Amino acid sequence: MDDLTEMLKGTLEGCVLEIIGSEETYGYAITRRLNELGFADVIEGTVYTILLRLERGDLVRVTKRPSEKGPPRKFYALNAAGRAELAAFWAKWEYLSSRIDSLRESGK
Amino acid sequence: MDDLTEMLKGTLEGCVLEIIGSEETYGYAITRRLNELGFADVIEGTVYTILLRLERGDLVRVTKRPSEKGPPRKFYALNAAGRAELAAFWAKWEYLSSRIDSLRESGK
DNA sequence: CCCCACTACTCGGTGATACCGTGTAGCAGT
DNA sequence: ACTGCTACACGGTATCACCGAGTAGTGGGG
Repeated sequence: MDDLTEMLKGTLEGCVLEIIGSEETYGYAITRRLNELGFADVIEGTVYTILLRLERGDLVRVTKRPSEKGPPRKFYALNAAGRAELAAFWAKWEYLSSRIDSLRESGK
Repeated sequence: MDDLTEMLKGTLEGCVLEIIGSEETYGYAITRRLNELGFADVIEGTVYTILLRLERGDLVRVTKRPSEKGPPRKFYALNAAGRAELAAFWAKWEYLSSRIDSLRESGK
């Protein structure tokens, strides 16, 4: 699949929120998870910028823990504001995708 | 529905392509059509920048025609490259929405 | 023992996109 | 003459995903 970057704007952050919401995890693992989910071209730098944004926006709780396989990891979990943001993301996504599907129907 | 602008990046241009593809039309009417389709906050300036971009990218055929109700209108129709771009847009959209739906499923 | 690979995070800068505000203009009705 | 609707163009802004380079910790092969 060719370049999805423009289409990912606004949705990739929501995907990261969803992953964090389902399990406390860290940046490197989130990137690998996105890759295996089909977001093949998403790179670590992108995920880390999103995580820093979430942290600055006070949507996550961060816990630093040592790793057996390298430098220490920063584990992320959603707080109340993060869960609200995640719910808002899914509401927007449902709205947008229904609008787009109806546009496609009306067009033919 | 609150702000969709980030999520519209990459998709709004595709919506405009779809509208042009189904009927030769002009900027002001495209904006009204988007509004009634549920893209309520999309403003004329946004649509015109997209149309100029399509024109510069050689994806459309442009015909200027006088109007009974105001200044002359620029009518847009897809050319071969535009139709290819539209098909590519739908392919990307299907890919992305299927990935996101599967992410949501796997999360719960 | 040293280099390499993998893991793990940070940061400055880039390009693309939707949006905002303003300006220009034609036409119709009061 | 004034207001409102139609119709388009343009400079500037914010946000986002991405890129590139840098910093580190761990373990294995030559």
